[in-house]
Amino acid sequence: MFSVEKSKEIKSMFHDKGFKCTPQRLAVLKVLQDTSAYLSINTIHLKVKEFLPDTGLATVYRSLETLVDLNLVVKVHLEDGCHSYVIAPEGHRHPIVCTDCNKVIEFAEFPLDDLSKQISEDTGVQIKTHFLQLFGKCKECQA
Amino acid sequence: MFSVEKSKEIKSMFHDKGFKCTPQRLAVLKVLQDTSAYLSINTIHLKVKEFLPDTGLATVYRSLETLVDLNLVVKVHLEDGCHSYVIAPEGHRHPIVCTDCNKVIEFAEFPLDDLSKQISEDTGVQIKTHFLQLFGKCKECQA
DNA sequence: GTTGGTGCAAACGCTTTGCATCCAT
DNA sequence: ATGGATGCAAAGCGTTTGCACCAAC
Repeated sequence: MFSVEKSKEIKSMFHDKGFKCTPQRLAVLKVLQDTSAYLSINTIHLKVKEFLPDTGLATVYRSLETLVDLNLVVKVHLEDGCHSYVIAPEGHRHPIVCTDCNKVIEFAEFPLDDLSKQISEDTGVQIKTHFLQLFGKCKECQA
Repeated sequence: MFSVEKSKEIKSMFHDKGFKCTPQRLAVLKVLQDTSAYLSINTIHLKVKEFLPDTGLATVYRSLETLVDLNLVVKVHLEDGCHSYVIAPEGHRHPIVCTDCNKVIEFAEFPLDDLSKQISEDTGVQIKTHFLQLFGKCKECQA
């Protein structure tokens, strides 16, 4: 499923936080690695069951929670209130979601830190975090 | 509940979009006008029932939908996936939510349009909209 | 009078939980 | 061997819907 050195790396990431390295968790991670799009829980569940047929839906929920905790996966909030998941990008970036094909096209490098700092100064509010997503139409869907 | 001229103004906003001006919808709007914080559906329901005791929860949901449609109210997505509502600010601004007291402290003027445009050029993705919320600690909660 | 809005309750979909079993450590 | 993880089913919760009645127009 994963290369030998990658396996070791992942394994120690789990162990460092006191999590066990289970086939189900690896399967969920693998499914997300293998696609650029974000996936709904149900899609992930279906894909995981292709090679681990007995996997329960609850386990998928619990695995995703663990993977988010490990910063390996990012939760995406869709406009309709539903959630999906994608492999975490490098650093802190913001997903661009295609409203036509429903893919996370890419992650934008959006320099919000400076602006946050300025807002903190202007308003006296300590800005701690932000949540930003961009919605648009990807190249393929513009045709 | 509302002043005479304000009533007329609101009334015509409803009628312009083909909505009826009902006491329930006005009550929901009034409840949101009277607080600076964002309110959960249940809180709104409770407050509305104080002067319209027979109001059903479903009506609150439907009224909020209508008010959002009229741009009188804004839906806020909280970090845990829950939703709340606040009176819409002037123009397109972004809510700053206090993670301690759960209030929408204010709305930030965040110039994302230029950045959006640049991202569109850089990536070839037509950015249509964005969703941004800031989370922090308000002055009162910093004490 | 007509049409859309309301109240109620039931249904719905997503997510979480309890518990016995299993397996990674 | 032991404690966390899993699978299953049931429960939970926020939200939506169907329908008869009501009220705004």
